[in-house]
Amino acid sequence: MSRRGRRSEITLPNKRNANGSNESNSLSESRRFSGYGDYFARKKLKLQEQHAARWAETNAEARSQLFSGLRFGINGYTNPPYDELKDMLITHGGTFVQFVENKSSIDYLICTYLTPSKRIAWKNYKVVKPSWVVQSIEQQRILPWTDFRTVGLSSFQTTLQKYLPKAASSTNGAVDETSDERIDREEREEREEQNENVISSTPTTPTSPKPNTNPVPPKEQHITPRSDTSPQYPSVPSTPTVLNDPVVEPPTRLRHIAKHELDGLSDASLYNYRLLQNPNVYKSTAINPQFLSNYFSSSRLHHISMWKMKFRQEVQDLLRSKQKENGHQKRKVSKFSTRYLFHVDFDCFFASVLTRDRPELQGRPVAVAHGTKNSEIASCNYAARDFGVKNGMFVNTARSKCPELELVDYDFDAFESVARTFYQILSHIQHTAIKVVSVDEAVLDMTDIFTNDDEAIKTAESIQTSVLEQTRCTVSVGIGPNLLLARLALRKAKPRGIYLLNEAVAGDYLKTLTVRELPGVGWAQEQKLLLRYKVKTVSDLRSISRESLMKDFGASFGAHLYSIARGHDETLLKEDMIRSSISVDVNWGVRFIFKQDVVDFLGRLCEELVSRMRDCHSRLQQLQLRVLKRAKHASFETLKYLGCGEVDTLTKSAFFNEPTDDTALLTKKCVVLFHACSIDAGEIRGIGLQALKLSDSGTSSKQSLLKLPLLNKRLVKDTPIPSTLQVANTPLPTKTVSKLVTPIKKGPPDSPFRIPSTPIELPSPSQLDLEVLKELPTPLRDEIQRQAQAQKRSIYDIPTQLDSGFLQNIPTPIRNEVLEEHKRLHPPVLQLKSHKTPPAAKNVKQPLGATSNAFELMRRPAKRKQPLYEEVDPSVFQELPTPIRKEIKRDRNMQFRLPKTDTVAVPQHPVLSFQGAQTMTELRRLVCHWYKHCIRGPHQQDVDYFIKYVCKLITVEKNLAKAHMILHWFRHIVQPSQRWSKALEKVILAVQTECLARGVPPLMDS
DNA sequence: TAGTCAGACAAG
DNA sequence: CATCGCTTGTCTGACTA
Ligand SMILES: Nc1ccn([C@H]2C[C@H](O)[C@@H](COP(=O)(O)OP(=O)(O)OP(=O)(O)O)O2)c(=O)n1
Repeated sequence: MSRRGRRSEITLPNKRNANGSNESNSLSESRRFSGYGDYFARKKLKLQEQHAARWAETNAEARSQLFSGLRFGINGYTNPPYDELKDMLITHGGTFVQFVENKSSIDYLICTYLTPSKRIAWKNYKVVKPSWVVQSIEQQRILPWTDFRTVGLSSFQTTLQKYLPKAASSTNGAVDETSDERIDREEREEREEQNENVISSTPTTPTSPKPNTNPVPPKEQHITPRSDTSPQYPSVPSTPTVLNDPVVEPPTRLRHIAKHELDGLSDASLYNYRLLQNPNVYKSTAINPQFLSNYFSSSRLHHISMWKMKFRQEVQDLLRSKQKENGHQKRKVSKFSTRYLFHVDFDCFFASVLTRDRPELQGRPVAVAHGTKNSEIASCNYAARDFGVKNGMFVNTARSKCPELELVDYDFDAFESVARTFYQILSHIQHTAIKVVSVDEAVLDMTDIFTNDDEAIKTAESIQTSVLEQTRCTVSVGIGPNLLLARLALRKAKPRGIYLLNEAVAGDYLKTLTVRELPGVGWAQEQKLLLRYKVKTVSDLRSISRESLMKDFGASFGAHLYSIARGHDETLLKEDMIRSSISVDVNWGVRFIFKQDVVDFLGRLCEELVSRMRDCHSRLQQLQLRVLKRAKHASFETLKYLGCGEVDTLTKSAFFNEPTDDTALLTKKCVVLFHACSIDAGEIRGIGLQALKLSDSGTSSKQSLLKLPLLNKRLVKDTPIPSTLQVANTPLPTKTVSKLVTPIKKGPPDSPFRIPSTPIELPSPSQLDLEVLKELPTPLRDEIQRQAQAQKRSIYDIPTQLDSGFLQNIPTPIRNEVLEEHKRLHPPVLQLKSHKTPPAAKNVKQPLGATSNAFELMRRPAKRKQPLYEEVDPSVFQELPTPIRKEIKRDRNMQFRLPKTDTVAVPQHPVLSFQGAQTMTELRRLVCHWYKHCIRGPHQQDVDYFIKYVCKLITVEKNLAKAHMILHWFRHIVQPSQRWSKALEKVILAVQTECLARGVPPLMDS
């Protein structure tokens, strides 16, 4: 049976579908919608064969057909463990899906715990605990899965309660306890606290039964170490308890805090302490362990951000699988074709979806918002806009403009469903390229699809009709010869319209716009233009010279402003972009009392970040912590309930030698970064984590390094180089040092913690390490201690070795201290050894330890007369797409044909070198290597380095011919790849800008 | 002066 | 009761060696 055939038989499990027949059709399509790579398809088939064989070889008594026809996926930690569980499923007739590519490819997901974002993503699917499998097999019948939900209904209680009669909701929780019960509980909790050595505001025994509904638990339960039961890290529980999965009741209010604990707290913390006494506030703040998933499930901005990435991925997958099926290559747009870009966008997306089946709201002003006062309007319909209501406005303000404004609540499932239908329609329309701009907005490149404007408009009409028929919502289409004009045309088209804006009329139309209406000009730039030039309209803007704009707004943005004011826009449609960061941010509901509250929350954030990274198989080498702190002059109380108010932002980074997705490690670093910020817990109004310098977890670290042939110094510097510096195994005088140094084993994935080169404030040396350790989330702290014990070493020990990377990266005063101490302890002979690297090599970037890599290849003397393609690893060469192979071969031929290019330009000025390359041959080779090792697209930083170098060729080496040649070569090599188009565009633009700024004629026609 | 990085900004 | 101010990419200025 073909895969597709099998897949289409499957009924979607438990998928909510409230919206009529049209979208129910789309569900079956949605399965087809995300495409599969061939590799995965084959891999899956092979696995299924293996599973069938496994079933057959099991003896007859031990096997059954209990799960026949059902497909299962397993996620995260389970008990029984993964392999055992998988075996149980297979031997009882189930289909095991190893790669769960989309939710509808399985009927049940088996897992013990889901992270907040996964909880949202899977909320309409069957997610069960492992014990469901075990018990079903025991009883030889499929037990009701609802009795084994991984995500209990309790997590949706907040939402459900809205719809329950008031009396029903009061049966829940401590709110109703009698005063006697409360006193009992408070005494108990106080006893409990005496066993606690860490101060935090979260109740600490989450698995113990709720006090008011159960008899007082025996004392032992209270002193159970938190690490055994902590809800934050259930993926590493030390005691398997899954057979009777305990129901974890989330705390409903702030724990009792004794008076003495409040001593020394800041005013901000005390303010929060009082605030958090209210259980409603507690429930809605980051102090509550349940907060993250509740919050994200109602955050519109979280949803639209996640959808954007999701649809981008789905569209890419679909197109790729389509291309594979049809075997056709991507269309190449001829330089001379008339460009048609379609910018398609729903009219007031959220509002349209929510009002489409409510005739009583038609024609009336409607807005989508959570609250009634200082709540933001996500989307309002055009009737509301007539009153001056706008997206993003507070309901208060909107009501003052339009008292009869109707408010409606969000329905994220409906938005997603409509968007999916939208993208299915767009993907099936013939186009040359498609870009997902947001959940409700896309740009189609329709160049070469039709020959005249009428055909273009007809196609736009058919898009409108299809979308309206299938979603009952309207879209508008803006058509233009470039991205700018398509976007401006869209504005003219709205609502429910189509508008084609060509260059001939664009000029006049643009003059009527305010600068704010230009894409890329927001509030800040608008103000700046007004203050600096008194410029308000695009017409005013045209009177400002290019030079002034470049001077005042930077070369890049200034030149861009100048161009777009005239309707010019060379930006290419970036179809598939490679993500260069993944982040988690929470800037609402952030109110802490103690540092430990922050640390616990950081633990949960890290977990969420890691989960998102793993979802896209990424690992990071840079972790950035962002903290929002109440602005000095801002009051404790914010205008928006639990909002962040006016804040100052602080960012700090940590770097890793090896790509990592280790939650414990990341949490540890996070906590250190947090301490480096020296912020009072009570002042924090927002926290975010960002993963940067990503690489694919499918590849080894060596491969991921190869992705950076034009490696930046930082990474080279960070790579541990064998050091002979020996430090006696006796404690150094300052504890600061011991905190900064993680004990170095023979090459742990991530040895010393890197402190950024800019100085950061550290806690006082005498407190540092103990404090950091103490304030780690409890489960993590225990884990570290366990590990340390296992290594028969206290974690306060100093390392036995220091590497020079470490020394370079600690703050200067501390480094000096370390070196002083080291000098005192060590004979000079050892130090001499450390200078093995000859001084001449000082400026040469360190090779990456013992790894042989692209850089070494690149730095080889260019004298070698080998043809280039011989340098390409033959296996890699074979795997390259034919056009690229051809390019490389052609490259080799060109080298022979142009043997004298090295002498074409005799430099009159200092000859600059770029990654060791100086001559054209070397430079060409470098570019080829770069391209070859970054088939998936270059790293941004490498592109910037390249730009800088080419600009320097113009300004410093003053060798225009060389700049010209290398630029052409670069274009020649990378042009065939879509993944490089952004880089190419950027390089050309930057160099042209440089030329203009220097009064040099442009080096190439863009 | 080149290389970093924190921070500001825009978009939906 | 309120309310759910995210996430990604790009650019620039300041700082450092
Ligand atoms: N400040 C904002 C802006 C937008 N959105 C959400 C709700 C919108 O429906 C959706 C799409 O944003 P658009 O900017 O496209 O606005 P609309 O679709 O609502 O209206 P328009 O017809 O102007 O496109 O994104 C939001 O939550 N908050």
